[in-house]
Amino acid sequence: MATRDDIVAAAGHIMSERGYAHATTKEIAREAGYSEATLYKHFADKTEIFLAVLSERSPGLVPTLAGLHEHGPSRDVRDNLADVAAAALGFYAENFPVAMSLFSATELLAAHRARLAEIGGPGPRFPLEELARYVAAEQRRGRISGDVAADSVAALLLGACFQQAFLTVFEGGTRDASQRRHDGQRLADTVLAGLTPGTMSPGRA
Amino acid sequence: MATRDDIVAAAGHIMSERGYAHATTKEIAREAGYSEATLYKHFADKTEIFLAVLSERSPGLVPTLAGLHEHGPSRDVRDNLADVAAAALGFYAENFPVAMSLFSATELLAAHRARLAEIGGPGPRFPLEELARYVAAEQRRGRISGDVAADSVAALLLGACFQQAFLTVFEGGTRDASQRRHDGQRLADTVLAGLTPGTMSPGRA
DNA sequence: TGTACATCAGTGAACGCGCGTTCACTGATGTAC
DNA sequence: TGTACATCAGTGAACGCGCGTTCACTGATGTAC
Repeated sequence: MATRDDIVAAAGHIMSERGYAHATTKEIAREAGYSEATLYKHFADKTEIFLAVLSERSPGLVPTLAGLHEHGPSRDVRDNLADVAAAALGFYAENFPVAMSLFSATELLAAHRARLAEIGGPGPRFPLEELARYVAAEQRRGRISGDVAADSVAALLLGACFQQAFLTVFEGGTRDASQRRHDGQRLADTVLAGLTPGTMSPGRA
Repeated sequence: MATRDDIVAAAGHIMSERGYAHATTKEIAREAGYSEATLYKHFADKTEIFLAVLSERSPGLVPTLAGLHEHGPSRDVRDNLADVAAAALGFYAENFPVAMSLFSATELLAAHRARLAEIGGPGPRFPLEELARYVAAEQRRGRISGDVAADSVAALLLGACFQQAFLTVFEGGTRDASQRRHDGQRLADTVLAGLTPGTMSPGRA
């Protein structure tokens, strides 16, 4: 059923490039190379197309996060965090316009939440939870101070990537993979550095 | 010219509550209590209404950030960062749906960028820059380690607030002021704590 | 104070357009005997 | 192998509707003499 995939790809492309408001049935059909009527052979209505775009996007952070648990212990913490940050910068920037289409109308948000609840699937908290799990594991290994809340560390690092991606899209710029790697490294270093002067974490040391 | 303000308030309210797609001229006029034609006595077109909503929102973080430079030195760094984080959590959550309407159509983003460039006004980087300025000042005062990039610290803290606000809106929840204060405190503490075990920041101490 | 006119905020009704959706259809491919 | 029928992906043209916008207008208030 390549037609269905063509439609989803076309819709995703238009939403990314020109925004949800331009992703009309006419434009989607035209970009996919079919008639508008064909859309309705494969989807009940336009919202279904949008939900398909949302759930059939690139695998995103999932492989990177999985790799963290698998190969993380044999690599530097610093490198691991920088990898995640770089991947998150790419993933968030790529998906920002489509994801934000959720806020175009409350029904879309509600429909997407209902779909997530129904079929499971990783929601926007998934990367945060997985990264927090990795940080906690490193705390148990003694490679990260135990004085700190693992979920907050994840929230800081991924939150910074999220906002950074927003700014990139907002300003109409682009960042290539090596720039993202560099940006991710800076954020990872700062989150690892600690800020109070002299000896840190009074609980240990 | 209270009518104009009524229109902007009505449009902002609808966009926040039901999304940009529901903010039609008919609905805005109805909520404001005027005829549709009245909208066009005060605005050239619908985009102008949207731009007015965007630029005439609540003062946001500006007072909090100003207070940071003014009263920051006489208060704990920890308290200052927690204050900023709490304010940012509130501000971002309040404005998320309206701000994300920018991505509904590329023209809206372009129009908003043009307006920002034309009249100045604080863009989305403003809080990041101001917080980074404060962090750098504390580094000069010796209350924050100088080993760390001030702009990264700001990016981590405000980025976490930004993403946290997104999650709140996405999940349809709400957080009151005391919850936000608590959440902000946790993030501030983590950003201040440092993560490597034992003695940190090898450059000093 | 009264009269004539100008100004101005706001309106009801209509406009053309493009939206999402449905209809009756075509033509190619598969299946039965 | 040939014939008759069923299936199915895809279509052109039309639909009703609600959008953003404009029009000619009304009625209250201000100003001049």
